[in-house]
Amino acid sequence: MSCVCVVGRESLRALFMHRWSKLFIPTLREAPADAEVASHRLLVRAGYIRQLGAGIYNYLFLGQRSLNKIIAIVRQEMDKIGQEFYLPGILPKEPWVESGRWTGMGENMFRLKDRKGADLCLGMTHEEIMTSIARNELRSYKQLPQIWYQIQTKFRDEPRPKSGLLRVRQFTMKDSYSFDIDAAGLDKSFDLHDGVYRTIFTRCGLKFVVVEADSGSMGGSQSQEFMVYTEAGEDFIASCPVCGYAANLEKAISRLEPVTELEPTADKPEEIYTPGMGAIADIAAFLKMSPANDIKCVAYMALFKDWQPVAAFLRGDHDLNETKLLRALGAREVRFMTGEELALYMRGPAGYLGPVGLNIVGASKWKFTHEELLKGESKDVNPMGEIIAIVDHGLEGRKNMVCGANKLDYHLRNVTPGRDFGWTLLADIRSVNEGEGCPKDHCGGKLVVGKAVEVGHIFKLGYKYSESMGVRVLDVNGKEVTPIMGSYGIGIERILTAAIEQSNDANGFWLPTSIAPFAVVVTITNAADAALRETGEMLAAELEAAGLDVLLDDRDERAGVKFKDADLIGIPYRINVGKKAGSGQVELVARAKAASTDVAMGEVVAHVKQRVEEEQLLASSS
RNA sequence: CGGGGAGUGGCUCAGCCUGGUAGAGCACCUGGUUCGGGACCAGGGGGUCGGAGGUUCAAAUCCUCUCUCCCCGACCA
Repeated sequence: MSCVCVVGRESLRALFMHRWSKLFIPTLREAPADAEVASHRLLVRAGYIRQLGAGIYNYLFLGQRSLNKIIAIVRQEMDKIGQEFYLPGILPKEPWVESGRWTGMGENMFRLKDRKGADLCLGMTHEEIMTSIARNELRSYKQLPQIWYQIQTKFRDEPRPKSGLLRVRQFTMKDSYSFDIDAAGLDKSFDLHDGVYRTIFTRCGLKFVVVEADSGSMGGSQSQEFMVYTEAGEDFIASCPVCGYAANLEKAISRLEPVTELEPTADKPEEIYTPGMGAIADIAAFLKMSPANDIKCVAYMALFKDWQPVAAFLRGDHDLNETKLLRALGAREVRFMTGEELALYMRGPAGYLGPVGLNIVGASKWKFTHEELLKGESKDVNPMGEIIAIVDHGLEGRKNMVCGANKLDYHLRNVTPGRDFGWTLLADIRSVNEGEGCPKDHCGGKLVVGKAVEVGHIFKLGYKYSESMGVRVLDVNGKEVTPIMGSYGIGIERILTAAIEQSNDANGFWLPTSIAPFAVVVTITNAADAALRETGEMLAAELEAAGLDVLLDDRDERAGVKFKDADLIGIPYRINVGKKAGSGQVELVARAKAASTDVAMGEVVAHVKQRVEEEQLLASSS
């Protein structure tokens, strides 16, 4: 019944074989009670990982094997555009002080002291270190461009680790850094990464989208995230099904429908008595108007060098986006005003806040102060109790609106922005909503919003680090110039997690062959049957010889147990060696489709190889 | 850091309110019967009940403090 000749059999026997009976693959019938997201439950059940602490995980045999495959793909693709380094995970304080991030990183950085009392930290990213290498070594434009990358462990003391491997305190990251002589060079390095990232995620079998993202607090001119849609994600993506526009909600914009303005009752603001109607829904119902006719006011304190009062104004039916607010202000941090601060700066209680009559910082004064604040030179923007008023674009050109009167139980109507109140800053500070118009000209599509997890991020850093840390090279004219930088990251574990999130069911998950710990599991349905075992061994050896990673399930378990385990642990193909083996047939099961086909034993290797090839073809064409 | 929940054999949980010799299912070991979708029978091993202190004749159970983990929020280069 064997199809292999004696000589072939002996040489196949010499091959190393992964026999399940000898391996440590601790599958669980039940998931730990504290695992909520699918990937977390399944990674634990499948024996890939075990939790050691909050956001700290042990990777066991299968988990590490899969991560190694992901790393191999990342390395293979990155080597096409960059050079692999390996920087330390434990870092001295000095470079961080130079860049200003020793304090800037705050609590998120793990810090420790050595025996001499010197400050050290665990690396959470490596801009500073790569930049210090550049500063010490790069001298001429002839050495540029450079792309340096590494695949390395990162440490971040997250305020709240969560969702299994999705947000952890120690993880593996591929981070790369580019150094170019000018912006055009940076564009090229950025595009190279964009291309390579697409290839990497495609090879890993991810259904990803590329979105515009917030470019960070400084100098970033362009920033892209690579996202995988999943309910377990922490980011929201707005996208247009018509033209393909896609952006992180922290960045997304939309086209607003015109609003029907209220009829004025006078040519100036007029107080109305609105007892107990602090909520916008109440006042809209009371005046029989749309919330879009209301001006929402959110009062913040923003941290520059000191805390400064900020009042943000936007349409009553819009939500404020704090990331956008932070960016528009150039502030380090924002928080809501306390009751006392409301009384001091707004002179009104929450629910009845409005822009009319506030002591607002003038736009010209702000511009000057803004620069100063960024440098940390100015201490006080409002000696007179002035407030920074930031108005959303959605209020531009609007008329006869309703807003709080800064007085308990009173609102104002006939309020027209520009006529009845001014502002310090006009900016985009709202989150777009599903159903709003696509911002692209002539598109006309309606935006949809979905949850996603970020697997990669590329962005143009500009001169932030090269400038602050003093990287200088000579250009063609012998003049000292500062190289421009880019920085690019991929979360290795997140690739695995995202792949599981996108392909799982009640019984387990399935990975693409490219990142699965094994391509195929050969299940000997009855290990007590010597003939079956022999057939399974030989078949597994043939598959292995054909270049496939094979797991041979030779355990002395009932068939049902083996099938359940095989379905659980993410291996894309299974070959059942069982009842039909006597007539030269085995079953080939594709986990993704849960579909089984009978194949002649002599053809099964070719079949599996063909399936794997089709899978890769499919991935690269999508 | 604010709010909520949970810590009892490896896993899932019961017991706690009303103090009185620590339990079940799964997993594990031995023997037997089974053998294509998480088998069955019999026997067996394994738990300072997160930790410390207190109340009591007696604490998994009541009280105080503390540690850890999970969820929501804040936060998230």
